[in-house]
Amino acid sequence: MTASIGNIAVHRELMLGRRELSARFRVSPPRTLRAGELLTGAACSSNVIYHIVAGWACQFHDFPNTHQTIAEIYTPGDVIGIDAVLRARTPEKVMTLTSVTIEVIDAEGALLDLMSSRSTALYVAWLFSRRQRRSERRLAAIASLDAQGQLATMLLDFYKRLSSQRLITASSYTLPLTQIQIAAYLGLTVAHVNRVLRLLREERIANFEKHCVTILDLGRLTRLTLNAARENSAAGPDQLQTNTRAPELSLTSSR
Amino acid sequence: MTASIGNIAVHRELMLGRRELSARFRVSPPRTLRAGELLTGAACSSNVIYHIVAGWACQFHDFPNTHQTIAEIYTPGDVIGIDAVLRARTPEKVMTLTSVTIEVIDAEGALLDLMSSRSTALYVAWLFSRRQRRSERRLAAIASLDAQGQLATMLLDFYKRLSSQRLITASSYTLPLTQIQIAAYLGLTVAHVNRVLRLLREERIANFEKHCVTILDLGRLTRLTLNAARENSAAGPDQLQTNTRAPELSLTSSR
DNA sequence: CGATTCCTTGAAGGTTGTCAACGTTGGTGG
DNA sequence: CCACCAACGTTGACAACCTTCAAGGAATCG
Repeated sequence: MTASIGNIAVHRELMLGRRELSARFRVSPPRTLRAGELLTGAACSSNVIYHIVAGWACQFHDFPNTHQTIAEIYTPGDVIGIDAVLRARTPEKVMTLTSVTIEVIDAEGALLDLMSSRSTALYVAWLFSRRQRRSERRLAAIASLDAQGQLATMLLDFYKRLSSQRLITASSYTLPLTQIQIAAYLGLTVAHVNRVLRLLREERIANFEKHCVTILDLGRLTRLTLNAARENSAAGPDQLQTNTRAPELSLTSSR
Repeated sequence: MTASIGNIAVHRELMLGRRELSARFRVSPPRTLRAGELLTGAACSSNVIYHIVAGWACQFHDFPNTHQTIAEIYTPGDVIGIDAVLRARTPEKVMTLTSVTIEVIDAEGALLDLMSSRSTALYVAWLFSRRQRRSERRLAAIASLDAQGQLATMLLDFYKRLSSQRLITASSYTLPLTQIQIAAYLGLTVAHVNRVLRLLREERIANFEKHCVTILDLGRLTRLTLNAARENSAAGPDQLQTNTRAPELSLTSSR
């Protein structure tokens, strides 16, 4: 995803920062973990920053009365734990979903150190920003789509992430989640996830079997998400800016 | 209880960064906007960073087929737009909900500049991190609670945010949202928001009338959220979240 | 005072959760 | 190789929750 950052200077500085951080990660040799291990447990200091070279991991929450919730899913290329030092209360729990190869920065004042270089600091900000964007997209999806739309969004999201890392070329990939985990990620029940997956299969839109996702009809899958085409660019009523008084937010009736 | 930030050095640097950013904001005189104005429109450059001194604002999304969605709600003390430069595609739309007083940093390379100071960079990272934490909490709530729980979470969230800014002392505050906007924020319909609000009122848990929220039973309200007590501890009266708050680092508290 | 916009409420129907049962898979030890 | 076990997947019936649709009341602003 070549970001067309508005500003050339910013873009150059970002590239620089990425290289610097990358170098920091390569100081120590990479580690390997098996599936189902905890990242936080291994090196308990909360100052550790991880970079996933290969494999998947997920961050989860335990709430007293609710079932477990998966807060985020990490794929190769992701950086985990930049904000660990800044999080007051809850050191988030991160678990590997597959066997994983990670690079680690494990210094006492790691983050403070990184912030000393302007380009690295900027790159770290960009990482934060990207993560934030993901959360927002997921929030919008979960709030305004039905189960089918959410599944579609998830399948498409991972497809794009893996593609942008050059990890897949065809329209199928390995998704190392159980249906239980998918349910915990989307806030649905296993039973319903199962139903909707069957629907997507019957409709020849996408298939998920034995941890293998195959996208059968990219167009229709996309149409189920919030990316639905804005091809109707014709001079249609833009719906915004119509009122002179209270321009935006004519929020009549939601969903 | 552990005050928060694990590291003393980090904490000191954060305080410093907060002061530095605060100073940057005070270079230009504050502006005032009326309710219903767009922030992004006013000063169209995407390099603008805002600091809300007084008033509320919200960030919203327009999706082709869906109705509008409110992505985030900003209260006094919040910083808006640090990531604007880093967002490739979509400059988010932000609208004031009340009349608002804001401080502005409007420089060409504003963010690049901020990142040059280690302490400011760290404070910016903390701001990112705090925003991320909010998104995650909201995600967890929206994914695993019913409408009543979501409403409770929202009411409680604003209550805590305003309290931590010393903007309220009693158990009531002004919430400048219409039920339509609440629905857009939570991903529900107006009709249902209305029903659930009535329920909360009838149950003497909380009241929302004419933009005024009154919390009638903090214990039961909390019990509806994900903070549900793990009552197995000692005999304390439920009094959740009493003073365990991390030291606040908001911009306003140093004036 | 009219005209919006917002709030409120009911009835009907769709979507999702709950519960319970059974099928499938993969690993382990005899 | 087989028996067994545990975790995961699959399915149906039913109930709870939420949306949709529709209509009327209340508040606000020119």
